[in-house]
Amino acid sequence: MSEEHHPHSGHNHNDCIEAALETAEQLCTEQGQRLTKVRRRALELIWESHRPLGAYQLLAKLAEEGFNSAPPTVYRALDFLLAAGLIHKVESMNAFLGCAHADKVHKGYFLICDECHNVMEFDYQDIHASLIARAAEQDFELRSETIELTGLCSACKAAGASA
Amino acid sequence: MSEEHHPHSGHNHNDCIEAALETAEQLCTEQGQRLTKVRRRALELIWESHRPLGAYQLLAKLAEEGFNSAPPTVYRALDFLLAAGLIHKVESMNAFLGCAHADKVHKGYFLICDECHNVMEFDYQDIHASLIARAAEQDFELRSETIELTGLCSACKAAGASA
DNA sequence: TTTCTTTTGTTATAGTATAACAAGAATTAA
DNA sequence: TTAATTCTTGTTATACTATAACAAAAGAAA
Ligand SMILES: [Zn+2]
Ligand SMILES: [Zn+2]
Ligand SMILES: [Zn+2]
Ligand SMILES: [Zn+2]
Repeated sequence: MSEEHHPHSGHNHNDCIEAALETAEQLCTEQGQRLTKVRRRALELIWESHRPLGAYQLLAKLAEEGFNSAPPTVYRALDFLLAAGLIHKVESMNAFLGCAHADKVHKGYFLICDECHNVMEFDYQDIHASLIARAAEQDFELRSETIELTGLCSACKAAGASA
Repeated sequence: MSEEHHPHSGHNHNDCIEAALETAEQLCTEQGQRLTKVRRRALELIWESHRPLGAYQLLAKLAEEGFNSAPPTVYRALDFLLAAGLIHKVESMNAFLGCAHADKVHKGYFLICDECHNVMEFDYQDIHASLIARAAEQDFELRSETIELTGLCSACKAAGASA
């Protein structure tokens, strides 16, 4: 599948999807959560794009496959997947992205390309630590972090330079 | 750059508003931009709340005062104020906040209280530098940063503890 | 089986944002 | 000053994002 331009170009994305789904099954089993058909398929569809997927884009894909096509269906699935840590929401895009590290507790930090709209998740403990420390200086107890950086990815920079 | 937006700092907020409006006038004049009636009043209304204001909340306030009450009116004003750096958008709240440092080029980093919904802007050069460096490691050219941290503010932590 | 809980179906509505084109106001050029 | 230009606002319509509320069905537990 996917020959399209994406940040981890060169890898076999099917492996990503398979691994993610397997992790999801495991985590849900461990936590006594049910990865139902629609939840599982939603996760799979989100993973099939490296780009974050909007709720209604996802809804359309699910509808094509015969799932119920009312908004609550997809938002419920998304809520479940978010709560389980299997996906992240990119706030600045109102879109959702599979998480490749669902088995580790972490915050989603993102690099978003303005040009190709691909999103890369990154995880830097030093920045996380700095943020906690800075918040603590204000006597602020940190709970969640939305870290979304936009700009030009490597590939788009190269493409722009040669254009 | 950190106390101005704080809900419980006991300052005279009218001074904030006045200062912000004066800065806005100056910046617009310098840059040959027009701070029209509706733009100016929108900025003032945003400043009159410590909490970020939603577009439609703002629209309602403007409508009360006889301004045109169709959505484009408020979104145009917001677009102008954003472009001029006079306000920030808090992505995770779909809401807008006056910037107390519009005269300095900077990114808006926010501490958002889950309890009282007040927002504090903070600015830490070291975190900014780290983010640029980390992005550069991925050959990613950083353009914008959305940094929104949620949790419990000092006052709400205290209130919760004593409750 | 019966009961309880979780999940899904369904309809309606709330909330956020932009497109497209017309009209008006301000600036500039002639 | 008038005409041309540019910027701003008015107006209508629509697209996009998300949730409320209640009914029905499915799954787990008793
Ligand atoms: Zn992740
Ligand atoms: Zn790119
Ligand atoms: Zn600011
Ligand atoms: Zn608070």
